[in-house]
Amino acid sequence: MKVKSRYNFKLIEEKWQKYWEVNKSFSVGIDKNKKKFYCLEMFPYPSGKIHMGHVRNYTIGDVLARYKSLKGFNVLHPMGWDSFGMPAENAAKQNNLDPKKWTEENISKMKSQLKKLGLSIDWDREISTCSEDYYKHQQKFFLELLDKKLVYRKENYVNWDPVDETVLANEQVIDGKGWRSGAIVERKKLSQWFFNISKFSQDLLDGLEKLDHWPKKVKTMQKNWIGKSFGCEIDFKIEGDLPVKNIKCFTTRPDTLFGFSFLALSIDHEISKFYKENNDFIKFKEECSKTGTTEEAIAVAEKVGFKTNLKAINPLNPDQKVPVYFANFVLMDYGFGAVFGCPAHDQRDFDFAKKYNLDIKTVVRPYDKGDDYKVTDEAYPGEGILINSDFLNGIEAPNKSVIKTIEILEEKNLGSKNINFRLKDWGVSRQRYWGCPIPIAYDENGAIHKIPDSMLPVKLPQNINLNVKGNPLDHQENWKEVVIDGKKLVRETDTLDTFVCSSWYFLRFCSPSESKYGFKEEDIKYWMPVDQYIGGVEHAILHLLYSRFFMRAISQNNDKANIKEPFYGLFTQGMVCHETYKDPDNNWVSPEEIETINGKKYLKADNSKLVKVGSSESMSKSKKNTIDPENIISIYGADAARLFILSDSPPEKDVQWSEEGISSSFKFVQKLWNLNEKITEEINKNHKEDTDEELIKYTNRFLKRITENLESFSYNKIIANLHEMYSQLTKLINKNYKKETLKENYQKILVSMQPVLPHFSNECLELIDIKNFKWPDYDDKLTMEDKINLVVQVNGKKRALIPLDPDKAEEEILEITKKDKQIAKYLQNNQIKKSIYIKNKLLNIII
RNA sequence: GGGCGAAUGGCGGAACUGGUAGACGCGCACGACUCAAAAUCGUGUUUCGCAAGAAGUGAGAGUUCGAUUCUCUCUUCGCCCA
Repeated sequence: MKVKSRYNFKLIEEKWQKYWEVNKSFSVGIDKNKKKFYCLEMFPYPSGKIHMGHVRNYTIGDVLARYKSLKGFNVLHPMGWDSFGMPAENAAKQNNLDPKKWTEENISKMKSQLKKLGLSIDWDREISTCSEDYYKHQQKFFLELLDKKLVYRKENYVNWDPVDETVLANEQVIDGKGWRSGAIVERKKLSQWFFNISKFSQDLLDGLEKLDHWPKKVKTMQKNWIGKSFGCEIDFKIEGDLPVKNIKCFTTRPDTLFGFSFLALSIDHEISKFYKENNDFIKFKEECSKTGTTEEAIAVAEKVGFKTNLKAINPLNPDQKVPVYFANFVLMDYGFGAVFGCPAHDQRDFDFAKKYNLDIKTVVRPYDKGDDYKVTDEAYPGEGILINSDFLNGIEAPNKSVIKTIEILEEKNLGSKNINFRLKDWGVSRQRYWGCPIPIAYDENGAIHKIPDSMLPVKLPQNINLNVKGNPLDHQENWKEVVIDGKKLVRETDTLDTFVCSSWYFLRFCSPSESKYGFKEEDIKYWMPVDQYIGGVEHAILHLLYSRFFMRAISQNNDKANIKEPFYGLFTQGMVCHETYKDPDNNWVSPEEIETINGKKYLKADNSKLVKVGSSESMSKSKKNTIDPENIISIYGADAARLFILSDSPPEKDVQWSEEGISSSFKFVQKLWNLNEKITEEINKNHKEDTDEELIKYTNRFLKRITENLESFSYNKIIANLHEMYSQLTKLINKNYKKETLKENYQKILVSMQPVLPHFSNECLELIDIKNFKWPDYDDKLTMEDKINLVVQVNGKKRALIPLDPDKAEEEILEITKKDKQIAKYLQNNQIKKSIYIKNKLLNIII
């Protein structure tokens, strides 16, 4: 007996990674004879280290890319870097570095880590969004969109950190305070650039209908985000001491007009101009600016108002006149910056009415309450019947009453049906250095000038001081000056939101080296759309919606592109979790600091101290429950890591990383290697007996299962299939087969392992001298079992399993069954009332 | 508060369109090898019961010959929005 050899994953993985690199195995070009498949995973931010989330994301993508490639598709599987953004700027500030250098070093580190995973990536197409080659085209797109009037400038509120003198993103505002300075964040108005995404609201909504290969969840989230609401525009007549006759207002509940008790305006409503000099109003406005800009911050803040001397007249009841307020909870972006208050049926209005002692008039009663129902402690926003509403009484609200009220208002010329969207235009200005410069300059009058094509790209100045207040670019006097057509102008110093960079990178992968434009027409005609996009669900709304918008915006009046939806298929993978640990003093402890003795976990540093084991949570630095992929690959190898990250959970759900799990995957690779040695030994013997059918049938059944599981993203089941295959083959191998049969079938099985275990599979295939291979097809006829195990139930309970030849007649089966000992027992002294037969599966006898 | 989803052994999870619940893995137990241990291999492993058998997919109802799967009510958890 030969001594078993160890599987040397280090040598073998390195060998194949080198082979793929030298032979450019995954470099692709347009090939019109082949069907294309564009497989894309969300590109990473180059933080310097890959994490387990990347391992999972890119393994899932790689399995698909390799499978499709074996199936004969021309597979585009590229990788790049989402390399602009705040972490580089912050790191550079802290350590006095150049963000560019920092980023480039991180990219090279991460690239080598990704290569160690054995991904089938076309590295010739690598792109980085912070390179001039990339953002040059983005600046062109910006100017194109400006020409198409899809980009404009307007004043808008931002989260302002008064200490750092900087603008904060919403996620940088924690409990109303700046994440870095801790200062209370203010609302400040700044002139900023906007993409007119709201112009496409309806189209973006309609487009969702056709995205059949997107998760329903993501589509629902986008739908809610776009937030189409059906309602009514009402023109309220105004009385008072100001030259104001009407105020327009949007509402989804015109049917509650009889519960009207105040009109609330945004502090930015045009009427505010009459209060510019009013000190109380100025004070009020200042107060309002202390709440954040998010909808949530505004919703949580106490509702406050500023009373005007105006009165609004109820259009359905001209005798009723109610006060008009400015209120902090009304947004200028929504509707017309004015809402009518109906305290009884809206909690926000209710809170406001309580505070200012306004009428609370109940106009909807729940179905199970009488007409004398009264709202007391909180608003009733639910369904019901209209009451106290004159001619509207008795109508079902809101389903019938809204439409009815709109009809009446339209008849009387008091209002009109209207549709409103929650989706707001996309503010793209960022007061930061490390981003794509906006190719715009201003003259002394503030007029906008485009930077001419010949002067693009507008490059970021290098080696500048970042430790300044506000935007570093603002301090670059030399850089800011620009002369266009002999005129001295000042550059825009804001840079673009990094979401702009990721809104078209999938196009750039099609033509990574095209220098004249962001992409080439023939390239995107062939490659687009992305057939399968894979990434985290955290990008379900913004990134995906922005990309869908950008695709539409670029395609508008553009003979080079005519695509609406960039992503044909979308898959959102779950997170990677790990147990959490705390020492006796309640400090987080990382898995590396722990050793396990007799199933109990102790601190390595002091192994008398027991560690508290907490719930499994998504890996994060703050909880110290991260595992370093590079470390894992060097101990267990890439194939074992890929195997484990796929094995324990379906890809769309969270997976729990564990030491036991990865080590069992590692052992399994070794077992497969031992099996491989046995089989290659057998292949070299010359058997004569003809007992091949069993092996052929097994192989076909196996291939059917694994193919189906690959097609349906059930990658965890593929791993189960591989385990089953191992134990089946271990048993089958002891029989005699023709040399050719064994080789042919084993080879098919090896190829089927390519997507998950590319290094191992390639090595084994090479050892039996197989060079060209494609995905093995299976023959459906050969997947049938010879005998079926008929389930026999009596009154719906399983009582016996009877092995039978398939396709027997029902009567015959019933006769056989009656004679079965187990069944006969139950049939004694009983009349068979009826029986139900499911072909080749089940017989249910009712007595 | 609204929307969406989930709940299956000690654990992660399987079960195709309503048809053998618990595939596969982890863990655990026993056995083999060994002076011993580790590694490896083999066997077993939903619960109760010696067994025959019974119960069993978050709880309760319903439809059905038959429900993890479909319908309703409830509970808990997760995610998103507020």
